[in-house]
Amino acid sequence: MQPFSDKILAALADHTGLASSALKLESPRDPGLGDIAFPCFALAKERKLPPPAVAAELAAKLGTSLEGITVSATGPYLNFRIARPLLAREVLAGVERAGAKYGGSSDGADKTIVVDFSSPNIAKPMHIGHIRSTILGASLVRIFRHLGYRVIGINHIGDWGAQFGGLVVALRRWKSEVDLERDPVLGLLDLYQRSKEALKHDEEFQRESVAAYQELESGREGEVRELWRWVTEVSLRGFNATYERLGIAHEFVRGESYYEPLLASTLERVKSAGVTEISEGALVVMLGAVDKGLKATPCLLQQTNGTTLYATRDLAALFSRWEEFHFERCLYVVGGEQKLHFRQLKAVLVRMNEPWASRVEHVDFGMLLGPGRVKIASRKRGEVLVLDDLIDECVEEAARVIEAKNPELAGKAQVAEQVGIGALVFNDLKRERIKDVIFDKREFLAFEGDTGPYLQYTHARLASILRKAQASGDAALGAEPDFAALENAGEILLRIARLGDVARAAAARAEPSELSQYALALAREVSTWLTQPENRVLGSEPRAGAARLALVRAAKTSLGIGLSLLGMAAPEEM
RNA sequence: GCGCCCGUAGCUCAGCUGGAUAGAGCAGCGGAUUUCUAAUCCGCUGGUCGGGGGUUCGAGUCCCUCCGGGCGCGCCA
Repeated sequence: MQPFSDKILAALADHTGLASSALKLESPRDPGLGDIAFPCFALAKERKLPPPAVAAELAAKLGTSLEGITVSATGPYLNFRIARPLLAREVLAGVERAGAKYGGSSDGADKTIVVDFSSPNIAKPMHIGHIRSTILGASLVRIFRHLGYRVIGINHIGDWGAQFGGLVVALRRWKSEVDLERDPVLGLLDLYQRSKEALKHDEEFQRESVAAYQELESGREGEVRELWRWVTEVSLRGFNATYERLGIAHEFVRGESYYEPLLASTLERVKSAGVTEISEGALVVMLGAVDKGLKATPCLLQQTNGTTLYATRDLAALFSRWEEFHFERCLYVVGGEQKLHFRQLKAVLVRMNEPWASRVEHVDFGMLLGPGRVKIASRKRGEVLVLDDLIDECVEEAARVIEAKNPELAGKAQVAEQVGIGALVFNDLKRERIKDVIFDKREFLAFEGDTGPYLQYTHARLASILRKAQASGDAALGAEPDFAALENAGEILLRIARLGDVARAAAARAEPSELSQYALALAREVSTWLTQPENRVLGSEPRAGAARLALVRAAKTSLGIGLSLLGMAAPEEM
């Protein structure tokens, strides 16, 4: 797209006398009108002429000066149509050249993006409440990496807090009563829930729990520290198994405990910036001066009893991350419920005159709700929807579908894994992240229409054509492509040409759904094209076949990249 | 009460940071199969873009206001 729009902008600038940066191109509503459009409204106003007249005049002036691009005036619009052979040659060569890097860039050279995502709590299995942050974050990591950024994914696990006192006591008392061998995380969940119950009624349990947490906080080695470490390790092992299935890896796992030693210096840093005050016995930063909406909600850094708070830890993490990475952007993939918290954090940075305050972003997302818009997290024990179970269910459904549709398929188990997970992942990424998601198994398990499996299926069909061409030694393989055969593939070519722009937009807005929608549109266009008998690739006239084969290859590459950026597998067969 | 978010077809959503007749998927109905994989494709049915003002040559998109739903609001994370 770029080379064509640049050429057009240059020509327009030439004929209007305006800077090309002042001119805006867009895509026509109806693709039949052209590939690129220039609305003449602004120019017409300036010249005090009717827009259609300006368009007609420009069309006449430009005439045939743009090689391979025809210009026409339709009402107030100037429409440009790129000759299909030229479009095909340029676009397909571009994909060929870049391969898996197609649509990427070097935008991010020497720039670091920190992505804080997933962040489950230890001693509990990951449940579906963690799915959104995990999947969104993982996709963002891939998108930024594709654009050449150095990306640091951080898993800010919840591994600290008073609740661990209770867990330690529960371990002491009831360790033998639960099965910590077979599935330690589920065993720990059981103990964790028993400890919460005991904390309500059992006074001795309470005392012991407080003592255990104090012991943990003291940093001394010993039984408590040992147990905490074991819990952390076991939990992480469980998380990692899930991450591995989803193809996710963090650069760093740094829980709250990691920042524990930095709390004192963090408080010092904020205090010495002169922005703190004591309010109702607590140490706070007033924020009304930098953000009117925060007049009534100061940021609390230290409780009356001297202990620190959530915001203190996140500030410690932010300072540490800034010193270590000097990030271009630091993204927090955290639910929208915490908007106030992140707004406060940024406001504190602004009050401290930290010049990098604007680089900190809360990448918020809508809630995952149960049927009837009930909060999932509020579900009672026994109803916890463990993420692994949900993944299993999706994979099993995928296996059933494969059994029904393609029982001869080699490597069925692996494909079922890819497709089941693909459905799950795509369901979370297909709409704007801010939208709430209603948990509905029919949605997760749907494999038709606008779904992950649809994208994967289209990819597999393209792969199949390439495979068959190779296997049969089709005459198209060695032929010189005749791009005139791609006259009716304009939409696909234009779509392929836009991948880079879409990836950029997705990164800028931290919005993977841009790519989801792109992939859906591409798959739909490709499927339609493939269905038409006149576009048959194999066994057709060799030069036409060669052109179509090149299109199939480029479409497969582009769709494959789209899937990969979303964090989905692109099966060759399914 | 204050702050923020959402409201487009029966359902779930797109609508390219104001532009040419508002688009998909699901559901419903009707078609296409000696298939380069029917997990597909084609057609039909379905919309006062929550209501009302305003800005503009032009508003689903920007501003104001009202309505409906949600999230959050000092010693939890």
